[in-house]
Amino acid sequence: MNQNLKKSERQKRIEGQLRENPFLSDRKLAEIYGISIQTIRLDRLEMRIPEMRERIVQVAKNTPTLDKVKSLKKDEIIGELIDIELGKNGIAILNTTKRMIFGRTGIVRSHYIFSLADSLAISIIDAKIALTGLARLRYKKPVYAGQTLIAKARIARKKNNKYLVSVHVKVNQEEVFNAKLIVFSFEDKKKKRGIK
Amino acid sequence: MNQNLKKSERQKRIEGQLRENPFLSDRKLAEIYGISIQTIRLDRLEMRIPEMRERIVQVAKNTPTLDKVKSLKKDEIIGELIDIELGKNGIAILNTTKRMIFGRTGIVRSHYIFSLADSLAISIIDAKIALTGLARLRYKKPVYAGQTLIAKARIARKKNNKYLVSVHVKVNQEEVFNAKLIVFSFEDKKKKRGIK
DNA sequence: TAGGTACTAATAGTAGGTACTAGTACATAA
DNA sequence: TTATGTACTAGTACCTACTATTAGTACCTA
Repeated sequence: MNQNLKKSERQKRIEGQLRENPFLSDRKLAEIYGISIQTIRLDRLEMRIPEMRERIVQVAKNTPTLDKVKSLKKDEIIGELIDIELGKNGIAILNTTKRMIFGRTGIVRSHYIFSLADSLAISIIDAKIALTGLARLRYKKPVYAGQTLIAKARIARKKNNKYLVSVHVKVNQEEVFNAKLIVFSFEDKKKKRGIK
Repeated sequence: MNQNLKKSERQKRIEGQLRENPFLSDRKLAEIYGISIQTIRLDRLEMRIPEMRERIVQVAKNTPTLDKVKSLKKDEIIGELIDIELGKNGIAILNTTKRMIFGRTGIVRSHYIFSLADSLAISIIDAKIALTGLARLRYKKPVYAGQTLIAKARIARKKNNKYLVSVHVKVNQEEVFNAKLIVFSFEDKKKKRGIK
């Protein structure tokens, strides 16, 4: 199938193939390239690629369980609530990571910061359901991956089921973001579909 | 360590233990329970639990590769860009899922909608780097998991490196969200750290 | 005492290797 | 021409973690 390749070329292909599909045994690779199993093994030896079983173990080991994925996602997007006084105020922390950045800039994407602020704002509303209706966001300084965001939210005004929540996000005492949000609360009785 | 257990009790524990840690071999289990390897094998046979290597393969196989995770995340949070005219306008689609909702309400969390809008707004800026500075968001109707969001963004005004982008998000022709964003572009030369 | 359950022991065979030795074909340098 | 090196093949001994099977013991119960 792939015979008559140069050694270097073959090794490149094997490496790529195993990266894509770590389940290929030496025997199958030998069949694919029309060479002996021994040659495949020498190739792996040269490239320091471990045996199939070891490769599979490695894949399995850095498999996050579903639970882990979920909690990670939650943490990543929403941050960690560290203090709440329902109906008054709350504090949340988000450790930013490389996964949240733009291409090569190192700057955290704006919606992660909003997610933190919005989630916190909703968390401090003392009602079964709270929905954001209006928001005014101000990004004051870029945030770089690795920096820890501290968000503080406060209910500034309340009128019936309408809350004005202000959120300030800081990195090392310095404000990088603030927002004013109008949030509406519902008690889950009428199942209103419209907000306005 | 765990000797003198009843068979049924032991089997329950083994089952749980292997669910938690599929990497345990029969020999290790035998050591843990102070019984013979053969007994462990009979236990597995009874419970139809496959051998260690097979268990590891199963874990590895439903491991999403990093690429898959990334694209999933991208799709989930940012949506799919379906049309762009750089410097002018763009359209993106996001299929909402149960993962994006509040507790039991079925209503999509607001930051997913903002993420779609914000990402799209930044995508249509014709510059290496674009950062959101200010945003005004209006959530007009709640979005329910399963609904498909269609976002349209347009550059309304431009002054130097400052863009005013308006985004409208619709579900079935009906507007559920709109936003006005002030986005700043940078050409990656000066590496400005402040936006304002 | 026979039968069943729970457990142990041992053997043959398997996949997918490691580690090692030996040998061939071919090219290149002294 | 000979020597050396490379690329490759072949084969053995050994390993782990099993499967499948047979055989046997201890103990309880009807």
